[in-house]
Amino acid sequence: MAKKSSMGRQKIAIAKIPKKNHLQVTFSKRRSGLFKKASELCTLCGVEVAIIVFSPAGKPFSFGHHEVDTVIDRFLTRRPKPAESVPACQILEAHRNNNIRELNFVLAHLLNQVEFERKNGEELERFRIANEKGVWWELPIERLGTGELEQLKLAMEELRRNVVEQSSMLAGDHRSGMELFGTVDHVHGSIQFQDCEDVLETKPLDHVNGGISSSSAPAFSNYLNFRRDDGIF
Amino acid sequence: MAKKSSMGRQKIAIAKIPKKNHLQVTFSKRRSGLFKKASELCTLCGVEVAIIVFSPAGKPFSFGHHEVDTVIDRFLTRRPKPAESVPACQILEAHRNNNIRELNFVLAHLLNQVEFERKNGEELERFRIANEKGVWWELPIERLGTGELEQLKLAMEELRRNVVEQSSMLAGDHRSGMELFGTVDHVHGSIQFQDCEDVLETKPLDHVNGGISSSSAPAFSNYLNFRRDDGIF
DNA sequence: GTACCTATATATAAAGA
DNA sequence: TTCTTTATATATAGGTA
Repeated sequence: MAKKSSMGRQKIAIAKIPKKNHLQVTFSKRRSGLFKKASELCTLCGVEVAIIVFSPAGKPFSFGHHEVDTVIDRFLTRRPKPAESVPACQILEAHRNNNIRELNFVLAHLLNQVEFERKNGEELERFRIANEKGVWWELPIERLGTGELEQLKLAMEELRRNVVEQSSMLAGDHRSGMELFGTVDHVHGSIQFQDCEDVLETKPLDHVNGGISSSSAPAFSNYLNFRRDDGIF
Repeated sequence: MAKKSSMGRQKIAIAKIPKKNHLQVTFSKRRSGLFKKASELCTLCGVEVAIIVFSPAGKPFSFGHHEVDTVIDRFLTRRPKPAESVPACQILEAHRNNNIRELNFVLAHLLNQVEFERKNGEELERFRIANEKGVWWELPIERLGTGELEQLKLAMEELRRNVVEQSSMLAGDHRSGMELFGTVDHVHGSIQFQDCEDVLETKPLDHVNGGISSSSAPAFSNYLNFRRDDGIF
């Protein structure tokens, strides 16, 4: 009898694939599969999904969905050519720039931090209660009340002001990317969270991943005290 | 002949499911399916994946993977009971707290922002070149050089200092959750990015998602100028 | 890296508990 | 919500180009 033309899909154990080229192929296939599933979830259920995946080689791949009612979409409505440039739900893969890679690195760790806070919640509730009288930093960020959140808000405003103001003093060849958070009232020294109309009227949101400065990226990572000993990050 | 005991899996169009209860069931199934796929990708390829999904009701669900060589893992090695509390790769679903929900909301938009920067890169490169002589904020954040990243670093340090210092002045019933970024040198007024040893020795990382203050969450969201008109967010 | 192929492993729609 | 069950749609391993 004739030999089968294909072995068909073989069952594999869920463990790290040893052969490197095989692993790379599997990564590509499953990454696209994951993003397709995410896309379907977005469409079927009308929900927001954000994903970051780092390839075995360290390249970041991301997936995101723009809801109609987001800040970004409000920006998009002001773009010169909004229609064709940003479809509602799309798969996004890019890995051109080391600074973006650094941003993803930071964000992935922020995500992990939030998730870590969550995971240990129930298990450690008893521990927390036992230390109810302990120092303030033993309590989770969730315990922050309105006043505390006000403080955090002020800190975020200051972050934004610093970045925008300091950036604007540099040579005219960069942008801060922070406009989403509002505009700065330099006269009164406070942040005005308005609709960013004045800013947007004079500039398009259009921008790219043009220049690459790979040397500065690792340094930025080190600023945040992240270790990068292996090749993953 | 006997009627089939099941219709089996039916093909459905990838479009928003109209029946609400049906949508809810599909969401739960596909969310867990998505997280399972992500988990397998983590294990098979040894890569880092982070996912945030908002349910139709607005509850956040997250998935994350802790690499051995992360900041978080460095913290974990100092925890009183590190072994059983944080397995290497796990699926995490929690939606207990509105502040965490707000954090996820912010993070999801940060992710979208980064992804947006990417998506339009190539298409808009021509536009950017045409406006090469334009104002600085027309250029993408990737164009920031080492000096600019230094400024951003300083701003992030200031953010951390503000949060930690202001939080420490409040009643002893909250924590900032910012310890990951280092410790504060109150005497010299600058941030020391050390290994956080002194801080960690006096407190465990254990913490929970205990208290819920739902009223403060929407306010925090408004601070960031995000609209929340519908029930999704 | 991506695109195709085939056979098979897996995910999941529908319905009921 | 969360679990079954069943039948079927879909994803994907192992090839090849």
